[in-house]
Amino acid sequence: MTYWLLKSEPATYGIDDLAAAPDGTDAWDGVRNHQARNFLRAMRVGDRAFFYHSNCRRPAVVGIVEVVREAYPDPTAFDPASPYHDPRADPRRPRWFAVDVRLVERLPRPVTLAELRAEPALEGLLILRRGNRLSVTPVAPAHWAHILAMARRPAP
DNA sequence: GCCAACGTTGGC
DNA sequence: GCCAACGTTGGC
Repeated sequence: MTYWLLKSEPATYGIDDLAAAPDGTDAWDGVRNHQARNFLRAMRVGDRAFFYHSNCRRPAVVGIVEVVREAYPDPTAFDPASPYHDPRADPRRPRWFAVDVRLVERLPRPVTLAELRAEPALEGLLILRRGNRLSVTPVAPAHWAHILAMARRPAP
């Protein structure tokens, strides 16, 4: 079992959108970076991931999702109407993949990026690395537990 | 294969 | 809006 962190811009697709989907389940698609794609393909049913809001007023970890379907060819890559359409995508040799995730819970409170940065215990968390832009990253079990503990404490 | 130009991401 | 950090593109 591996823990992950999934990044999304709330203006495009936020935790409210996932909550509004049937069964709180939806495709995590549109990933167009090879390294992130490789992480997506390593996700297994039952793995859990933090839902992280990026590129917004208060970037923060806001919830927990569970992988309910492992990687399959990303349909948006083949859809000319999709903003994620890849003209070079070949259905016989898929390059891009999606997984399905289900919303497990919202955190008791959002844990902001500023808080994460202030925690020495989170040294090495990939999202905190300078210049990191990957939308899918693994999270060490100790980091996972630490962030959960932060979410249960009052906001600083 | 090199690398400059350009586009995107995303925090601030 | 600014800008650093990357990724991609395309000429050579």
